[in-house]
Amino acid sequence: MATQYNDTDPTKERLLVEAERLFANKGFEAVSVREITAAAETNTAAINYHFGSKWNLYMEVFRQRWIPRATQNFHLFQQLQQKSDVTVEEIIGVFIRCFMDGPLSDHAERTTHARLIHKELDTPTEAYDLIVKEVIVPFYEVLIELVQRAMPGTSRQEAMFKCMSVFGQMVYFSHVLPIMEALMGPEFLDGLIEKSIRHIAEFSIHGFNVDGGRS
Amino acid sequence: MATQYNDTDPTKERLLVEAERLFANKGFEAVSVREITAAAETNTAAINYHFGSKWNLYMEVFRQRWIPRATQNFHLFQQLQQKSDVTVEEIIGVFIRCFMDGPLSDHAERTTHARLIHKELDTPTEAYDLIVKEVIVPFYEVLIELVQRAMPGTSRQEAMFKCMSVFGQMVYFSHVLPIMEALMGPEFLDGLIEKSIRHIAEFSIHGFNVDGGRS
DNA sequence: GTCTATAGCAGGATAGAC
DNA sequence: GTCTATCCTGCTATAGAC
Repeated sequence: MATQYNDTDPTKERLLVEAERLFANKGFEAVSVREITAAAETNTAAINYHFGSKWNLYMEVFRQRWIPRATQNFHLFQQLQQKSDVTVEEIIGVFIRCFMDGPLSDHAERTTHARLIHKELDTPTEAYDLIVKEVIVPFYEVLIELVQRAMPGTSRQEAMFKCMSVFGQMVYFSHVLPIMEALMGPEFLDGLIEKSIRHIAEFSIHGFNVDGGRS
Repeated sequence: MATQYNDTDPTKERLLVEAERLFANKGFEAVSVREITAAAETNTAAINYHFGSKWNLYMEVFRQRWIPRATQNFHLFQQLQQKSDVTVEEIIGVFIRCFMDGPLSDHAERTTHARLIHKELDTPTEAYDLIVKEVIVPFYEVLIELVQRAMPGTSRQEAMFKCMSVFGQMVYFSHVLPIMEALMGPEFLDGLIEKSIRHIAEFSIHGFNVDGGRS
C-alpha cells in the first residue's frame, strides 16, 4: 500500500520517500526505476530528471533523509554531555532509548532506517564511507568520551568495545524477533520490545562493570 | 581472483562454490548468471541445466553448502552437553570459538558464510525459513538447555535473551572492523580479532550474572 | 517540469548442434 | 553434459512533444 500524498508534495520529495522505503526493503539492485516512479505516482523519466541516475537517487536518500534522521539522535547525548555527573546506567538508558524508543518510535520508519544501514554494513558502497564519516565515527566519539567520564581510568579502546557491545545487541535483537517467536511461541510477542530493552539494559550494565570486581 | 580447481571438480560443484561466494559478496540480484558461469569456467547454460534456474541455485547453495557448514558447529556444543557440570564460562567460550575461531577459521569462508545469513536476516526469503527451521532454532534450543543447566532457576526466556546478547555482539563486531580502524587508527588492527573475542567473553560473562548480586 | 515513446543494452532462460 | 547462438523480457537512460 503506497503512502498517501497531498498535491503540494513536490515530485522530488515523493521520489525520495518511496525510494528509501523500497531500497531499504528490497535492496538497490532488486528495485527498478519503474517501481519507484510508480510508487511515487509519476513518470519513469522523473528519476533521471531530478537526480541524474538511479544511483544518485540512492545516495541522495542517505544525504537528505538517512543522515538527518540519524543526527537527531545526537541531541539526547549532547544533553548528557552537559551534565557534570554521568553514570553508566544513564548512558546505556539514553543509548537504548535512542534506537528502540526515540525519534524512531514509528515502527515502519525505524525498520526502514535500520535496513538501509544493515545493507551497507554487510555490503559497503560509497554510501557506507559517507555514513561512517558523517555519523558513526562522531557518534562513537561522543559515546567514548561519556563512558570515560562515567568510568574514569577506562581506556579509549575499552570504552569503544563496551559501546559496541551494547549497540551490537540492539542491532541483533531488532533482527531476530521472528526467531524469538519460533522459540517461544506467538503469545510471547506481547511486549517483546519492552522485554528486550530491559534485558539489554541489565545485561549491558553488568557487562560494563567488567573491572568493578577485579584486582 | 577466482579459486583454482583441478580437472576432477565436477561443473556442478564449481557452480555452487562460485555462486556462494558471489551471492554472499554482492547479493542475489546483483549477480548475473553470466558472472557465475564465467567464474566457474563453464558456459552460460550450465546453471539452468544443473539447477533449473538461478533462484534454485541460490537455494541449493544454502542446502548443500551453508547448512552443512553451520551444522559442523553443533559438534562442540554436543560435546558440552555430555559433561555433567557446565559453567557459563565454558558455554560462552565454546560459543565464541564456534563463530570466530572454529571450523570457520579461514577468513574468506567465514566472511562468505556470515554475509549470506546477514542478507537473509535483513531481507528474508524462502532460504530464511529453511535456515531458521533447520539451524537456528535447534541451535538455540541446545544453548538454552545448556544455560539452564549452568544457571539453575533461569527461565527459558531469560536464557534465550542471554544467548542472543552474546551472539549479537559477535555478529556486530564482525561488521565493524573498519569502523574500529577509523576510530583507533590503522595500527590498532593488529590482533583485533583476538582483542574483540576477549572483550566479548568478559562483557558477556558479567552480563550473564545479572541475577548474581541481586536480592 | 512533466510526460510518452523508445533507444540501447543486459538480464534469465532455452533450443539444438555436438 | 557441454556449448553456442538466440529469444524475449526487463532494465536504465534519453529524446523530444507538450
